[in-house]
Amino acid sequence: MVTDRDQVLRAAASLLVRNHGASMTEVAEAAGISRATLHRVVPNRDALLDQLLWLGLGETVAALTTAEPETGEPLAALHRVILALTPVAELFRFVTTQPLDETTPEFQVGYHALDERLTALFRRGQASGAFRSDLPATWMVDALASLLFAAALAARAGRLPGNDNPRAVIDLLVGGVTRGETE
Amino acid sequence: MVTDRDQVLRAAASLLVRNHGASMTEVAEAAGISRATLHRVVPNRDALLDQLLWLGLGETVAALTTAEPETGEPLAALHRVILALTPVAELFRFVTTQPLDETTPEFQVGYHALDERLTALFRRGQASGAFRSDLPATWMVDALASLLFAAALAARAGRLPGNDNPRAVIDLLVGGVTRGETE
DNA sequence: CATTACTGAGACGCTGCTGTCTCAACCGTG
DNA sequence: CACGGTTGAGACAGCAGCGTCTCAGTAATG
Repeated sequence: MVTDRDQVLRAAASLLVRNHGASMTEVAEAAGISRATLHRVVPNRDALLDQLLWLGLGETVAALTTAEPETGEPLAALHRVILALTPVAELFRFVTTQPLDETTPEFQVGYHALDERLTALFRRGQASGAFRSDLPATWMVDALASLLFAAALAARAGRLPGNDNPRAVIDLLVGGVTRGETE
Repeated sequence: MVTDRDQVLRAAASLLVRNHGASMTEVAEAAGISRATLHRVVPNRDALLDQLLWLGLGETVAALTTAEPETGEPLAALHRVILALTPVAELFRFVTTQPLDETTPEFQVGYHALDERLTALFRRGQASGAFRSDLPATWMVDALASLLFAAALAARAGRLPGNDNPRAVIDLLVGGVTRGETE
């Protein structure tokens, strides 16, 4: 039996995004291994966090890329993006909640590129008239990220059926970004 | 010069909601006092967390009460609620992110009452037809809490002008909860 | 069967944080 | 001025968590 490194990292990310102060013992438990084995997977906590950042960035970028945010109608693209990012919501959140000034310049480059692709999607929608222009595109990105994570937590807590996860985010966000407020 | 206990607690909450693992030294720094003085304000970390929970719950409930969610049109009530909760978004978030099973039964009673009042507002809106019924009211509460905090973070980071804070949440959430999705 | 690889348990030394405490400095008041 | 209250700095002991390491047990393979 060989430890599934990928599964360990994912379990670690899932725990740490909700409880950043979890001890290595708690991380190991969440991953179903002993602390000694966790230390065989990663040399220390710093290395673990670093690897999680790159895993999170890689996975999020890959998911976003499959959604092709740069092509087609902005609204349809947003749908695809939400669908694609939903399974990686926790990893995405992990990436967006690490203090950037504690990361390497390379990571920051990757992070900003990701952020820019999402922002560009909302800007494209604004330019085309499909999305409202009275709210900053950057705020829409924040809202997207926030709602994705909230949906992940709600699903984890059983407050949203798992199948409704993307639906919930799509319905709320799309309604919010496509409409002017009704008074 | 006497330490402003209330200000210390607020600064502590603000830091701890973003970095739950911050040390007592970091909390003291955020509050502008020494660690020794922090220990004069609260006997230990557990007591600090406990007091923050009650401060957060108290402030959130008070803010919500001024908004009168139970009266008037649901949409107007939601506006008032967002306006009222915006200044206490961090405290509200602190309350909603503490593991409930680590709190006292009294606190849980207060927390559930708060949650129920918000849920009831969305349910009232659904019953009246003002809000969509295809998403759970509990999810709308989650989304509200999430967006309030996201807006607070964005404002803190300078990504939203402070004055636009409630606007951003109102616009997004109201659009999301009042509309069926456009396809 | 023997061998190899992997794992968990636990011991160990070190470090950072915690709570406790003392003391000097400072401020406000009578 | 003297006094009382408050504060920050820093020392100290204790502890949890960390990283390191050993060893026995287990599983897989030839």
